[in-house]
Amino acid sequence: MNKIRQPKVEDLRQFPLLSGLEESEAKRVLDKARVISVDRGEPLFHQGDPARRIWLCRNGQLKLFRLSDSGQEQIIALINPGRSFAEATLFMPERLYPVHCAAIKPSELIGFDADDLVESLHRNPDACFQLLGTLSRRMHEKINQIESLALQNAHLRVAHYLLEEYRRREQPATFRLEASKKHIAGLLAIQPETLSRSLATLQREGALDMDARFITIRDPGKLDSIAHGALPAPH
Amino acid sequence: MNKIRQPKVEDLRQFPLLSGLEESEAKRVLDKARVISVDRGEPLFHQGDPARRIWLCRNGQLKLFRLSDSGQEQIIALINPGRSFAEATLFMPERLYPVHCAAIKPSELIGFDADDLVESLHRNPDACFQLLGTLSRRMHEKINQIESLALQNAHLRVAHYLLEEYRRREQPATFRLEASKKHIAGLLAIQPETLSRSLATLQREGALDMDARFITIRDPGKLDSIAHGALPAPH
DNA sequence: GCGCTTTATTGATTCCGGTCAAATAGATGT
DNA sequence: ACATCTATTTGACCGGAATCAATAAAGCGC
Repeated sequence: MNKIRQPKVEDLRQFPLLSGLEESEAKRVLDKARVISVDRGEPLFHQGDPARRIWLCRNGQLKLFRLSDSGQEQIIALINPGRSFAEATLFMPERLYPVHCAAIKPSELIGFDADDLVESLHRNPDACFQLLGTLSRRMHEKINQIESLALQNAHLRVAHYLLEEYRRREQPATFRLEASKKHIAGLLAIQPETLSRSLATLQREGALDMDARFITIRDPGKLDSIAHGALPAPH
Repeated sequence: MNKIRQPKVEDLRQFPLLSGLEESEAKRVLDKARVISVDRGEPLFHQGDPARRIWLCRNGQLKLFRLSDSGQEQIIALINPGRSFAEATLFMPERLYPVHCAAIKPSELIGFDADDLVESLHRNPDACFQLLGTLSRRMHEKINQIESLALQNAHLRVAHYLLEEYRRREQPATFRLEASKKHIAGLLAIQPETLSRSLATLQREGALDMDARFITIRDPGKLDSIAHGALPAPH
């Protein structure tokens, strides 16, 4: 964690939760907010740390993750620019971060003061509803993640993940994976070796092409049917 | 889904989210609320159904779950008396239930009208904060569930689950499992056979005793160390 | 652009936990 | 209490994915 600066008003406007604030309110919140830079690989906070700040990623990329006793890492979410995180800690009885956070790429964040935000929320019912919406959406994502971990095997999870990325971008065919394969494996709760083998199989099946971090979906229908259990005959 | 009746004001007071409402507000919400009974095994709603009601379990027991393409069921949460559910749907762009719900035992619920609740929330910032707290707590639970699925093997999950139940009750030693072993297996994302074997091992190790649905923790320390990876030597 | 660290791929092997099967014990409803 | 249906336990077996190992390919910092 490096340089520390003052964020500007423009930065706030990116933050959906606070984009509707009045001028005076915005000024107050910004006053206690700070811009913070984190080097690649460096932690922003650890699980169990007091959650004094709520974060907005301005650029770079971070991961939220848990660690097992044996050092295995499970990625809970990848954070890309424009994404805020840790809002849920505002309302926990003990305000502690429930996960670790570290930068995957050199990153720049805005850290809002937690008490400050709660005050603003008290004065802005609309912002409360915004936040309720955000948390609800995240909850839904988590349920999907649980289903995926519990009900789908490694190949299905990979196929599902690719389909979702494909659809999310709207501009089909070719796209770049949002992170290294190692991190994507961590997100899908599989080993990098398994991801590698899965992608090789999908390629062999003609569902997609791959060039380093670039994926080209050749046959979305086939990918979809694989994602729903039409597992190609094991060699 | 059977008989339909009017809930009484007392019922509302159990519901943390609305327990602070003014008399007039409470009356309005109750007016559109209904008591609904569900027989054992019967569904209350299906995944994808329009979420017109938010529920409070008054008695009985229900499960929230997802189904895989092959019919496997993953339990997302067990619902016991006093627990409300489906609040998060209020703030989703599409108000649809994200999971299935069915009664495990004959159950009685109060169904609150969704639009009605949103109105109440608009008028009661305190209730908003209540709800933000509830959703935050659930989010935390989901993160724990993800970690458990991704980072722990079957035996660790079982040991962890038992420890949590043991601690949650505060009154140590002996307690009754909150559901059938089949359902607990569904919650832990393992097969009933595996749960059976895990429990047998824990018994053999002297960590606990078991009599049908009653568990007696004999050695919490041992259970804890097993939950953290001190896997007993496989026979 | 170069050297070095990190990431990705592929093969061989192991083992956890799922599946199938069968027997027993419990529950439920009438 | 009876008959039936469901839940639980135990054994045998199999397969998917982790692990270990070795090599190749990128990506990064200077």
